[in-house]
Amino acid sequence: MTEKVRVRFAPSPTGPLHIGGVRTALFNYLFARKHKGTFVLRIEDTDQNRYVPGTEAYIKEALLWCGIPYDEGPDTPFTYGPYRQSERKTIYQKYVQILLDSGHAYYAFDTTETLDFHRKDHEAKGKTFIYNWHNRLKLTNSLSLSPQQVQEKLAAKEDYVIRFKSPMNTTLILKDAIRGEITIESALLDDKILFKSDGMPTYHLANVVDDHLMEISHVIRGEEWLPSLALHHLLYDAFGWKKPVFAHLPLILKPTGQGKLSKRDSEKGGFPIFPLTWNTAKGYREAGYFPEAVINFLAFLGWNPGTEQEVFSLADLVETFSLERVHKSGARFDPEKTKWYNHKWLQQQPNSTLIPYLKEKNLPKPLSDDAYLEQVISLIKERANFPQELWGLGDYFFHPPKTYLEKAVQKHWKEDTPEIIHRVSLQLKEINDFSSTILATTIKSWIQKASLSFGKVMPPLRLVIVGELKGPDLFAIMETLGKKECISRITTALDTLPK
RNA sequence: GGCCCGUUCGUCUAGGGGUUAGGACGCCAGGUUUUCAUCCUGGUAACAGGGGUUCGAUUCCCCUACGGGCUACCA
Repeated sequence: MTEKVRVRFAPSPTGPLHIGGVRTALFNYLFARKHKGTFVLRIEDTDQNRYVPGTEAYIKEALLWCGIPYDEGPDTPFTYGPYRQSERKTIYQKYVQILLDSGHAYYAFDTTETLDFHRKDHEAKGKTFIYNWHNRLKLTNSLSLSPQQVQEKLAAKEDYVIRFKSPMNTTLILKDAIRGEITIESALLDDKILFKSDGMPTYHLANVVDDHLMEISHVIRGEEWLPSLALHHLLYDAFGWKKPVFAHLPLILKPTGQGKLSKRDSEKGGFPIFPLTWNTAKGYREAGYFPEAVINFLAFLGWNPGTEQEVFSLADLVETFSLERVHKSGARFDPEKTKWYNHKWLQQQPNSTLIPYLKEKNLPKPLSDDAYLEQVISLIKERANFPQELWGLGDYFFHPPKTYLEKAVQKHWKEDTPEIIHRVSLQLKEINDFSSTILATTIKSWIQKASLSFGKVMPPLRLVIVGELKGPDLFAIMETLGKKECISRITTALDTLPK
């Protein structure tokens, strides 16, 4: 690859970016970085009706959070701009005129009502209405009308669109980096609208013109665009431009496999679909996912390194990624595996970065010390999938048990237990170095000397310290809590629990 | 309906003319932790079907079935 790599991510601001879009952005980003190329963000806002305010900012913030920022785009000082299609209207007008002049495009005056009628009529007969060579002379356009009639209509400011004149009899052989060659008969193609009556180009024209002008070398986009590839090829040919390499990414499917992943699935399945929260839809960020985890599981939807490594940092991905290893078939989204990825990435976080998740509980002074919080986190971290779980996993480090788990009390708090626990507390009072190793050896040897079983001592001891039968090694908990707190908890329990 | 793309364990996938078809998630069992979780070990489970080509097809070709995408003055 001697040519400079330039790729683009081109979302339309019609709603928040969902993870399918993030994956497309990610693959573009990886490809750009891998080949020391440029990653462009282009906003495709040619549909004024569907424009949703705030989504452009959302897209930028989402890419930033994911760690895949763009090199060029709105608000960057590069020379291929503007990067919003709504700001490039005159450019498209110029290029559609070229097509008009060369006979590759024509004016069409058919009303929406007329076309709807034809479509419905064909459907009723079990046929499909296609606007192309076989009927275009029977419709109202600059091919069927005389030049004078056309001029009159234009002068009268009648609504018109500009359509591409698709060839009648060509076999097109399209190339896709992932799928190989795709063969299509041009006779089946629609005369797609290039320019709408509102003066805006459609996706097809704007996309091809911009990709050319912005010197995009590789078009990496979702599989839903594959049917448009023929048109785009024809457009490049009509302009006499060199085509970029096309790569169509497999779709991300619903967990059931029935169709494209949608917002509805996220609501039903209780998993996020947006990177960041949007209105009532909780984002991955807010749900406690790490961007590294999101990137990691997204990369593995439709791509695989061919090795058995599954945990990849962004840098690993950049190094390993290749278009050749992208799959052809769609991948179902598996919410369970995303949790596993997050668990893996949570373990990689330094304890210090997890402190805020405990600090937000407004802890009193000695308990809110960073050193203490880090100590607690180091004990409970491995049990969590999400940082929000940390509190529930270790709340007993911050306050004595408020209640004792009923079932555990019944099972382990026997008639002779208060006496035993009392004797344990006497042992504890004698220990000066309250470290888990000393605690363990002291208590264990005492249990043996007293001819007691571990089962008689350890579960009830855990119960009075923690409140239930959970948590890491009890001696480690006790060391962290400290001598005074442990003895205090035992005293309280002895007062509270059945004597 | 038409056109296009696809099809390996339940899911994500590796592999590729001769393999005990490998890994991960999930699930199940055992071990560790005298707890719960983690972790470790093991187990469960797949080449959609039918024709070719071939000494030999899961792998190559064709057909069928199934799945998906597109079929807007949306992207």
